[in-house]
Amino acid sequence: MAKKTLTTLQTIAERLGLSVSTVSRVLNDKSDQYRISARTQHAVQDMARQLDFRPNQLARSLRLRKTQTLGLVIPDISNPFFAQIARHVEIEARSRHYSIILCDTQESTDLEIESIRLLRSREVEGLIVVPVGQKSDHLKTLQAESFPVVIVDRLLSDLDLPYVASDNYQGAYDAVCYLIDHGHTRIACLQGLPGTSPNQQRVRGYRDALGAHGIVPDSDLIRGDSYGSQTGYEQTLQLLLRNSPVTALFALSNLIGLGAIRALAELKRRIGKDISLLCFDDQPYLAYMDPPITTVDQQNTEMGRLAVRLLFEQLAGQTKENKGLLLPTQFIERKSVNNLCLERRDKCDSTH
Amino acid sequence: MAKKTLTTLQTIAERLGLSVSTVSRVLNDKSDQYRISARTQHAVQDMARQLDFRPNQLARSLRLRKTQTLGLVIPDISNPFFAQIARHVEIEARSRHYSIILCDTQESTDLEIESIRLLRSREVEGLIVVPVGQKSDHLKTLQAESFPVVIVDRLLSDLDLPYVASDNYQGAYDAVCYLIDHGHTRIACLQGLPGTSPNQQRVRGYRDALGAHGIVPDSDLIRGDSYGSQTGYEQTLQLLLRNSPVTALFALSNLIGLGAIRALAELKRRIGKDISLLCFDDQPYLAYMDPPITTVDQQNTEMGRLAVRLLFEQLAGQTKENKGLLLPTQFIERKSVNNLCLERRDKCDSTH
DNA sequence: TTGTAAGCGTTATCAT
DNA sequence: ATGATAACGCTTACAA
Repeated sequence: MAKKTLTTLQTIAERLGLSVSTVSRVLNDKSDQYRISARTQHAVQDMARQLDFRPNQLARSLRLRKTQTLGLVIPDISNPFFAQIARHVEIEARSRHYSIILCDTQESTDLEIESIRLLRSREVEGLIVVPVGQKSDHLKTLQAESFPVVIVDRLLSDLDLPYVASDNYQGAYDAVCYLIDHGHTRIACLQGLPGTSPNQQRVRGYRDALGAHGIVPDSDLIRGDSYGSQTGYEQTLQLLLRNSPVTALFALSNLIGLGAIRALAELKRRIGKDISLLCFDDQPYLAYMDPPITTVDQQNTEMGRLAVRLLFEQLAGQTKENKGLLLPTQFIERKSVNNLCLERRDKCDSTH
Repeated sequence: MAKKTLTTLQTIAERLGLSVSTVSRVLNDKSDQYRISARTQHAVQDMARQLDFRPNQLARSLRLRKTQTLGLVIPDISNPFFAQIARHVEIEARSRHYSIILCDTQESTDLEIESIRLLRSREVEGLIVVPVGQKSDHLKTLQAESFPVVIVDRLLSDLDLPYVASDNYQGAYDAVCYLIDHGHTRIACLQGLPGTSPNQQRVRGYRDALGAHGIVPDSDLIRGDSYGSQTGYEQTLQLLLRNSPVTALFALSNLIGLGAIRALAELKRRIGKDISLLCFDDQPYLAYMDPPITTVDQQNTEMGRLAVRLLFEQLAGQTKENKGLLLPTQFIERKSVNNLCLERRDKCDSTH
């Protein structure tokens, strides 16, 4: 049988014939401030160690009105992209002696609302939210109450909260320019969830890059409606089975890219030869495919870290105008994009 | 400026000229039990809604000695395998109105110890731990104090705590039998972290399967020392560059498999043709590779779910003898293993 | 049908 | 150099 009796300040105080205040002070390194005798100090320290005393953070938080806890709200923690963000949120928070309560909203706005309520009920000092991205009233409430919060990845247009996200527009723009520079003009855009900001920005980058090179975007080439792999698979299949003359696919998420890869394999199209592929979102396995896939990498480590920093700026009471951080993406050139200019150098050098 | 004044039971009580107890009772659905008038009930409910009252869980937990919180301790939340477990731990816990405090121990035993201490300081009611897997004294302490805990994935031999893990032995055994049935006898085993139980069990399964077929395990073919992709890459390279006559690789984690795939691509060995590959641990991308990789899938969704259930059994005071759950793995046959038995008649291209 | 008061474990404000 | 006491917000005997 284990000891059922919790060790508290009381316990120590009684055993030593001291008051709880004294014990509390010693254990909070206030001995000097209160000029507590060396003997008492040691006695308390020893007893605390001996009883393996752990201060009750609940009581502490209640009294101090400070929980040293942040809420992390994520649509799907099993998605590696979010998992990486979560990891660095946790690490950065821990380095500041804060803990993370995790809520997986399963891409449901209702769960997101419930989660935020729950977290506030638990008196988290701030929230880091990757919103599902469709409704925003509950987030507006946070804004109105100026509750500390940072939005990550999925921005909402009618919101004015601090955020961290990738520069999705520029990342897509550059990627498409790269494709065009390699002689591609018929580029399909396999998109994610249309209502969400990353998708919108990426599609806009895609369109603008085409436009800047005098190519009229063909809306039939913008296809798909979710970030999952199924979409990538189906859309690629449809596109190629009807003999659409596309030479390149631009997949707006790594899962979509995965679906495309599967479809291409089934159709026996060799990536980087018969057809080109470029994915938004890098993941370790993409470097190990045959051929390695060219991607637009997002700095998710940095996103997690910065989200916490932005949150702490708010906690520190920095009233500075609402900061939004757009992190540059990194273009990673590998072997999945064919250079059509080298193959048929009759038409290509004019475009730049 | 937002209202700084927290809404509490007090607030409601004062506004209504009632006592906090009455308000508390109404809000906790004890109206009937205490025969509180319908008028009071509605008044309280309305006011609570109007003020958007959220009960302070800190105070509640302190009073009730019940936090409705579990601690989740994971070596690396960005590892998809663990992320999936985490997801289903969260979902299952939430369905029981419990929250999760997440700690990423970064594969460090020190951080694991610190995390557990922290979580207990926060009065979590139970712990779900995927241990780093090397030291176990701190876990023994939990056992000694019979603190509710469930160990996941990485078991420790000198521990007698409830656990959930895959049947790594059987999974590996079956996989190697499959390879042997397909005519392979020189099978390399690319192992993970030697000290950890999943690795030990898998290696044992590998050895026993060979033995059962009269093949003497060549210890030179058991190589590697970590679950990461770097190991898989290096060991595969070494093995093949010295012209070891292996016909198949058995990678003991998906990351190791990834490294092997990269090495094979560099060496221009065609998987499923020139050499065979089989991975422990399925991940979505493995189905989409060319060729799709044959794997041993683990039920990580189920692991997360069951871990929570086992924990709740303990919370409910079920003293039944310490339950350990070994989940069967699932063999997923794809295209990465060559059938040497069929090929033997017309071999023309096997230059190694 | 409702109110009073004690207490959960801690820290801060007075005292002494 | 140390102790008593109140308070954080809540629940629950015990009263009324």
